[in-house]
Amino acid sequence: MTIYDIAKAAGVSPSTVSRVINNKKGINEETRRRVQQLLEENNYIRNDTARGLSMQSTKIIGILLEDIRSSHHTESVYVIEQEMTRRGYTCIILSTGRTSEQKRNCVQILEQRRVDGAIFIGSVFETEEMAVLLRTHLSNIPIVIANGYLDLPNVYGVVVDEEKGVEDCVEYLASLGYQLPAFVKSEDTPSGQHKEDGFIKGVEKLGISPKEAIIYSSLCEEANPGLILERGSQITEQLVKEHPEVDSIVYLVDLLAIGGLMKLEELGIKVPQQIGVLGIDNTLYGRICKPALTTLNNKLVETSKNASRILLDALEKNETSHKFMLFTDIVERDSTRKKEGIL
Amino acid sequence: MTIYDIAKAAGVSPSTVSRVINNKKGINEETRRRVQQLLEENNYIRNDTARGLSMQSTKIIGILLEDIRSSHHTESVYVIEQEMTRRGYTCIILSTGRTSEQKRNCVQILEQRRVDGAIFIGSVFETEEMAVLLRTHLSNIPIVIANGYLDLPNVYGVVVDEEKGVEDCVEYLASLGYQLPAFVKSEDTPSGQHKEDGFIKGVEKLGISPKEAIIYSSLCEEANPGLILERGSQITEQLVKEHPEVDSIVYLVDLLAIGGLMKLEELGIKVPQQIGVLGIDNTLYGRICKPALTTLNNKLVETSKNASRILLDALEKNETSHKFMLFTDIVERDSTRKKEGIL
DNA sequence: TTGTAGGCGTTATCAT
DNA sequence: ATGATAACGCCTACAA
Repeated sequence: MTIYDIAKAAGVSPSTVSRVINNKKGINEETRRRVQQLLEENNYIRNDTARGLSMQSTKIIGILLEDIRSSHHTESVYVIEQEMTRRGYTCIILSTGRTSEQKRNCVQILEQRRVDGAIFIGSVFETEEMAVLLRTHLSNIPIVIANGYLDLPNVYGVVVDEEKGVEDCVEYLASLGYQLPAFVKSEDTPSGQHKEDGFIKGVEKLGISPKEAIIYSSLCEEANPGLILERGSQITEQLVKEHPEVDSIVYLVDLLAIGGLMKLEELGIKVPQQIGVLGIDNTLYGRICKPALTTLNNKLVETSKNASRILLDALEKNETSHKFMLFTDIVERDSTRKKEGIL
Repeated sequence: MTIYDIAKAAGVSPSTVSRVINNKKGINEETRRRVQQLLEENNYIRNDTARGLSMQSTKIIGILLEDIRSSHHTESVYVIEQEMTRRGYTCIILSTGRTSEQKRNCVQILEQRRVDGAIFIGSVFETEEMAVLLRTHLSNIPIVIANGYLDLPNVYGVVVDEEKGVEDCVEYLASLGYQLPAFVKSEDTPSGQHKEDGFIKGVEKLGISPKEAIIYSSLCEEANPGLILERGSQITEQLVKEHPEVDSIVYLVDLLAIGGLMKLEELGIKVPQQIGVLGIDNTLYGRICKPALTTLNNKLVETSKNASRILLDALEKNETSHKFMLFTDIVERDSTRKKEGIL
């Protein structure tokens, strides 16, 4: 069922049908009604592929992220998809995976599909390598990075001040009497680096020099949630064995922290009395575990909401700033609260 | 950069370029090499929109589910997307929302995009209304329902025997000495109904008649995880108040159960000693909460894996059965274990 | 107000 | 082995 078929049935030309479909003005009410009727009777469905080809605009936008299973990313994808769909765009969501090659492949898919715009979720896209890739391969469509920024004319960024956020965390811990915090990081990403920097700034205020700062790295082959949990346990065991003097731990993400909580309980170490524990990302996991996890809310969902709004503005040629910044909160729960005494 | 541009530069016709791109045989090695070279030099990217129009096949598949934030669905989407992408298809993932109207809209998007096939995740798509919709609107492409089935020529289904699964749960509880289980359900879905049926079958074996069975319903406006958690708490409070004699509760999904756990702790009711708690879906949440949640693994990820395999077979015209069934396991954790005595 | 014709970038058929 | 041409379904000047 094409506009040709409808045109024939209605005794008009295809262009007239097209006009009716797209609510153009300057059409006889009578013919419009007749065509409308035929369209419904035959339940005509327009062909977005043909339309995209003709209009040089697919109304598709690409969403790239390393792994949709990361719980903080899932909700981001959700809000973006909802907003875009509401505005008549269709989303292609791709879990790229870790390697640059995988990311390049996904970018190529976006190119082939001729997406009108894209959102990249995660600071992992804030790299020089990605900048080069974008300059050569996606320089003609608007792109928004959620939690990252690249200085290119067609790229927009919403960043979160995570460095300050983690610095605040350390300060918060200190205010509760925790004097010797450790930091557990994971894969090297710009976001992770900012957090580590914040941690170092924080402990410096406690009189701990950067080189004395206790920082462990828990690498994880895959963004599989169950795996991250286990890695959190493992690294925590190692940490408390090698540094029994540590009185608090800040983990790069909630799940690592929760893995830590489990190990600490297993070892008979009381949280928050003996060790305070703090996660990052404010995922639901942190509400569920016991003790409930104090966590840094780095506003990832809000970041994504903004990203979609910015992309829509750019697509519709509205003026927009290229860079936005959001700030974090600490969500206080039971895994830190030394002052309160008994849990 | 189109095949015309390349053709001109290479001094050949567009068809020749097309042939090179698609690795057709019967081309002079010399020209192939020359064209290949030009393609790379100009980093030509093929236009899948044009290709789709010409080939009458978009290589796009649609994935519909009510809400991607449901954690058991997230992983399903992930595995499907990975498999499809690997096979050269691109996925459009749509969180439809609850209402039929929303679902119809999403189906329309799939139609407009001329997807080659679709996967519907969730038993909510196993309804008469959906069958009618599919017969009229998507009768010409293969569709697979994950955790559901409709008897239409182009529809395939992978179902899980959840009725038997929940029946097993009750039997399992009984084997631990729990004699009076309650069931907490939620929105009415086919899957929910099967589970309820299983529960009733189960308690009948304990000498409880269907009308005596204690069943509560916890409605939730939205599939928002945080909200589900709260609803679990609320309904549990009501349940234990009205039925203090209940010694175990089976919840429709893990998060409801965990909300229940929280409330029970608040009320000073010991799990598993006073009340045994059992979830469904085997999500990561159940590993994290305390006590860790015993849960029915209903194989949703495996179901989705199968769904994508079946869809690929159907797309490539391989013979496939229309209906598959998987069976559940019980994942035993600390929220039931009366026998062991002390936790 | 409506129709004609060309173009969007491919693929496929039929010649050559 | 290669080229010309039509077709895919739609949109949009431009013409009438």
